[in-house]
Amino acid sequence: MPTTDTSRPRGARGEYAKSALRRQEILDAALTVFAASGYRNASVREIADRIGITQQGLTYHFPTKDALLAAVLRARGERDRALFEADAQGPESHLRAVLELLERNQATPGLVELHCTLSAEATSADHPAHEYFQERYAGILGRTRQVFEELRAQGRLREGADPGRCARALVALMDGLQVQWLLSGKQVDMVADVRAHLASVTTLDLS
Amino acid sequence: MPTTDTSRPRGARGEYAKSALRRQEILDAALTVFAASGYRNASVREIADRIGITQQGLTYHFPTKDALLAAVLRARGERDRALFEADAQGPESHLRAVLELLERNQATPGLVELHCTLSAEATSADHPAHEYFQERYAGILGRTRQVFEELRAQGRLREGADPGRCARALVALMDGLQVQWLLSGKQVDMVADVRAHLASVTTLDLS
DNA sequence: GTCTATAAGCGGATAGAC
DNA sequence: GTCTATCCGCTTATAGAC
Repeated sequence: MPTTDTSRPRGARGEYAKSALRRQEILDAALTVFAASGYRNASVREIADRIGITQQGLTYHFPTKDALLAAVLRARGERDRALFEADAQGPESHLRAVLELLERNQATPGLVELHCTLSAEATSADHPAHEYFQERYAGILGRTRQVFEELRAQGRLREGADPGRCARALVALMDGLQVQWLLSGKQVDMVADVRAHLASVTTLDLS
Repeated sequence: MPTTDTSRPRGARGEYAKSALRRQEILDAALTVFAASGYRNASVREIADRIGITQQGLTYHFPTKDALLAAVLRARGERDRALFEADAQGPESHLRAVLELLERNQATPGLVELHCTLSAEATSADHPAHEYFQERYAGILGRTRQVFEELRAQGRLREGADPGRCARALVALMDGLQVQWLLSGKQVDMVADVRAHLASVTTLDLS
């Protein structure tokens, strides 16, 4: 569902003035609220209140709650994709980008909470973002696996390490640390822990 | 909140006949529903329907929804504690118990979903189980850290590995793999992945 | 673009009958 | 023990005024 284009307002000549700003305001507020409460527990009204319009006013920009979620996820996806496409020059720079992403996440708790809450929620087959997360994880795991395969080809993977396993472990470690980070009041240094893990699996120096 | 005793029915002479059975039925149903939908999205009605009574009938046994959640979490805690207290004879047997727990989890998706959904949900400070999960994680991380410290004292921890980091990584890996396991339609062998991870951090043979 | 009004439904909790 | 009846609040979504 989050793949559909869900925008509503369209200027007569294709240009939209205040609408684009409003939409961005809404997306920011939605991110915050979805992150704090999850999708199902969040209410459109709460999001609308946050920017000073009514629930029905918001409906003009995003006709349904699902459409709003889809837009939020699409925005996040684009942001993250930009980071990784920029440094696609090899396995080492990819892993550096991962650490960079983690660093950035540590500065934006809202995004981490969003991912944490939604990915767990979307585990249910009937969740509106279920397919989205299935595909997202399959994609990430596939690309990460390839990174470790390239590393192995370069002889930079430690003896006995399996690329597929390494990929799953890296992704799992990041997800799991986020829960600890959130529950501990941000007392965990996720970047340092992941860096240490990568050092135990590869011969790279990712300082 | 989940620490409070929340039982309601009490026989005149301290004995409860059908009540105990009913309560167990309710707890089983609640586990299933909380696991599938999370706490906030789950409805007491749905749980009651599942065993053929009304929401108001259920209320007799557990006066509030919170009380029901508390009872579900308490039951899970007791189950798990029993497993670990049985083999408290040292760090190696503790890690074996961890793998055993994982194996058992792989056979009961409901429990995994419950943990996954609730721990993410309880990340919010206003969640009824927030403190419960904070304390639970602090406890588990502390005990796991001690296991790795004992291992280091025995010279069975690999060079440069830090006990605290190892503890966080092990717990995170398990949590993160559970998400992948659920999203992938149970295609991931969590036990094998965790075993491989432990092999890369310790010199133990945990086959 | 945003509002008011309102439909139609589900949420948990309580009172009291049986 | 379990039910019926009922309250009240909150939810999403639609229709139509401005």
